[in-house]
Amino acid sequence: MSLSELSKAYTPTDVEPLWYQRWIDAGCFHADEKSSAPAFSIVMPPPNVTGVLTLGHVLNNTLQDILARRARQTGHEVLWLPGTDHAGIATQTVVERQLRKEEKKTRHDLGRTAFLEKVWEWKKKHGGIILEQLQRLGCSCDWKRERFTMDEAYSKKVQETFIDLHQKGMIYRGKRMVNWCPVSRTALSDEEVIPKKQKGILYHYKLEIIEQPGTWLEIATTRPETIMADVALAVNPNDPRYAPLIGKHVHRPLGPLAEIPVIGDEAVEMTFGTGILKVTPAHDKVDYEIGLRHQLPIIDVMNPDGTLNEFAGEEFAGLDRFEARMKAGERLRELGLLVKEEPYENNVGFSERADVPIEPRLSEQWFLRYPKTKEARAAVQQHLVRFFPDRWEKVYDHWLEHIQDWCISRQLWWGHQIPAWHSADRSEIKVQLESPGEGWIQDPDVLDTWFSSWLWAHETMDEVTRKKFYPTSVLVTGPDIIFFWVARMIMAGLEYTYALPFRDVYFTGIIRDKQGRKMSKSLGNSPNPLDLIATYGADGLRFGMMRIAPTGQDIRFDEQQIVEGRNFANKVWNAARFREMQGTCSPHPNLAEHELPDIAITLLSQFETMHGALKKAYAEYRFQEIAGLLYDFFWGDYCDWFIEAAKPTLAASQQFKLQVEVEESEKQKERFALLSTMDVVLAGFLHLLHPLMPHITEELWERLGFKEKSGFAERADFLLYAQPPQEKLLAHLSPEKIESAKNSTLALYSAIHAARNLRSECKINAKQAVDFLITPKDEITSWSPDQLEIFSALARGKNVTISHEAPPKESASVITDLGTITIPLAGLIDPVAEKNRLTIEIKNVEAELLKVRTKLNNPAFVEKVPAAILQEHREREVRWQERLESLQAMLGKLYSVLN
RNA sequence: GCGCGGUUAGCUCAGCGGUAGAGCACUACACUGACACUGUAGGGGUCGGCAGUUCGAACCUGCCAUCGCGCACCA
Repeated sequence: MSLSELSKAYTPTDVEPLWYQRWIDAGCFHADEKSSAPAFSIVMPPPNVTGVLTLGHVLNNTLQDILARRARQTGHEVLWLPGTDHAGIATQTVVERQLRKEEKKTRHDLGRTAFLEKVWEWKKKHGGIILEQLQRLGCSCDWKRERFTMDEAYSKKVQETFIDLHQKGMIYRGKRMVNWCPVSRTALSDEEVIPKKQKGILYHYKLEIIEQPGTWLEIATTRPETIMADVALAVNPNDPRYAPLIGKHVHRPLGPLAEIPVIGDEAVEMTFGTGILKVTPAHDKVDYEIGLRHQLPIIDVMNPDGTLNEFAGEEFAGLDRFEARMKAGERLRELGLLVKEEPYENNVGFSERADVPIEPRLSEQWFLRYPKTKEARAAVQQHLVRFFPDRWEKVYDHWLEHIQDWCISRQLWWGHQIPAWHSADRSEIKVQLESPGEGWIQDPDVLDTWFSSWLWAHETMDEVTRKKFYPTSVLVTGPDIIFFWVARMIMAGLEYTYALPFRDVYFTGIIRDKQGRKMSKSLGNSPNPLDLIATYGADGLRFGMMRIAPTGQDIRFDEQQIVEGRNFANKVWNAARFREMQGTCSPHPNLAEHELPDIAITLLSQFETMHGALKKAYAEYRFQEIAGLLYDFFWGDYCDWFIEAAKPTLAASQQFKLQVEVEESEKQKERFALLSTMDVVLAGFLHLLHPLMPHITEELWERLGFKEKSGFAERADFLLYAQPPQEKLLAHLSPEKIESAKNSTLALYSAIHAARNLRSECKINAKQAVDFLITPKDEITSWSPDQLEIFSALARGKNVTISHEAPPKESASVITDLGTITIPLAGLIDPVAEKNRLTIEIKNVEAELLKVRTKLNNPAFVEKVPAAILQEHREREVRWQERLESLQAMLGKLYSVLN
């Protein structure tokens, strides 16, 4: 026999990069827009150019790759379109930080043009990192169609969209309260504000009514640093405590001297705090609205960077807002106005990017009134876009129901500059691509990055590509961007393509660490996927991820799972190695030519079942199940049972072959039948596993000789494009034949299991072969030579004999569906231990019997239960009863030995 | 406050009306010619609690507890 050419252990690092290069070289991932095959397309959610690969990306892109590869295998022309997102704030921040560090300059020192050059330089250098990392994962993207949100054509489209929506009256400019990030110094959308529980202090202070000396009002605030911007105190007009004071005045205690009125407004909650609200229209949304209703003046005491300005008064000007808060508290105390300070926890909106509290701030911005909101809602309600899992529909619907206008302008430089032009005196604005002429100045602001990515599904494609591949088939993304991206893309698709941008949306889970914390850079709890790939292989990482990725559930990452992925790859490798040791594989075995042994029929049937379940799981995006089906079938059905059961025949026939070359013996025929079965199943299995573990499957496909021609010039040379396995492998056999082969094989396997258990219970050493006596259940059930041989091999039997006589007294037995199996050796068995074993077993059987009988004795049960269930319970009763009787008989015999 | 999701073996999770499951971890045995990234066998769970529906509930209904998320509230 020849030594295998396959190494003993699989080393993915030797294999994976090679295959990726071959796929690329042969153009396997390039989508042909002229193809007549049905289209399947995915646009990759563009990662930030600043990004490096995280486990979240691994999960997300593995899912997409699985879908893309599966679609190729099922005859689709596949486009998986990759790209990156310019990530306005994040990228600008990164480059500014570098500039500060390396050149000790700010962007303002450079000026806009020079700064943008720096960003582009940075992008060219680092922007591709994440995409290269995805290649290492094995992602089958069409790299020739890679897009970037700042590409020239794409940028133009973004600006044209702005102009169009402006013309339609959906985009307007206005002075409004917005979320201001003092660190990034830009406005943000509502979605970019993350509420966080914050421990602070609630300051209670009192003010005296000017018109009524001696009457004091107590006010509670968490933000005393805005007292200088207060323009009124508000009470609820229905509040009997304070209503009479409406129209009176108090002195503003901090900042420039002023008298401010007490006003009545229903927005004030009587039961909250002291029932008196200080009104700061410049620094609070609710206060702003109250201010509008009462025509109150607006005093803005804060600079864009969060420091206080001159309107706050000399004492406070220049202080940071948090310093000012402390100082304001102190001043109130010095003035004798501070009643108390109490610890207080409230929700504060934080900037998503800079992670600092945002400031509500009045500023002039561009806003979008969302288009097609009704249609977008209806599309999901009517399942024209299907969400997986569907519970996200509710979240989506709720957001659209309460949708607010979107602040789309950002005070940044990196991004799509707004195509609006101000006249020199700033009295006029023109919205258009090119400058209207001399003296017109372009609006300095850029658009929210999401205002560009909401066009991603259709504007990444040129017209021909779009014709073939748009709308896309499925979007795979995280639920955290359901508003940011998914909803907006649906609206943009409806507005600009009159189509829904995707048929299905699959929401992944969020990856957490073992303690359930979100993976984050600052916690340092995110393993580097490239390290994982180096250790376990991309295939191992991918498979491991899939096995722990429950649909729509957050994922607790555990490296052990990746270890298992690697182990599985090794298992597959070695099973292939075993096959290789048996001789050359045939690429197209004809199973109908062989007389298939029962174990082969069983395996083929199990493969069919698995294949069917797999198809169903794909249709429902149940990836964990897909991985589980493949794993269980291969490790259990194929390796643990089939290969082991085939070994005796394979070994015997091989010896035989050495002696007689001429005539084919029965054994020899059986050997070929088994090998053909293995070839069919291995080829089919590699095919089905390929989307999850693309590299190792291509490698084995080639090495085992399933690949028909040499070379890797074109698509057809790869497993990736190979014909899928047949659905019906056993069509030439009658269903009865299949059923009986399966029943007898599974009964045999279960008898082997019982026998092994018996050995173990009897404390027989694992390597010691023992004699077995088999008493078939009845005359009808007999054991075939094959069955005896397999039993003997797998249960480590020495002499295995069929006996219809009563077994010797000193023996241990177990009852199986194929009869009673006995280990007869007197010296081997400790009768006392055996007695105990039987006693426990009898107790268990009695308990089971009682359970079934209780049910069957219940008249209501017998009356109402479906016939099939009733039948099943009756059979169960008989089985347990038989077993009980046999066990009692064995025990009786043992007593005669012991006494 | 409203909504969503989770709570099943020590851990990570399946199962979602008819005899409680997998992998890992653990225990014992075995380096026999595919694989120690292995094999064989085993122990371990009143399926968060209470009540209800049902012949029958981990599974359906209601309430409660607890953890997480989203929205609202942010004096």
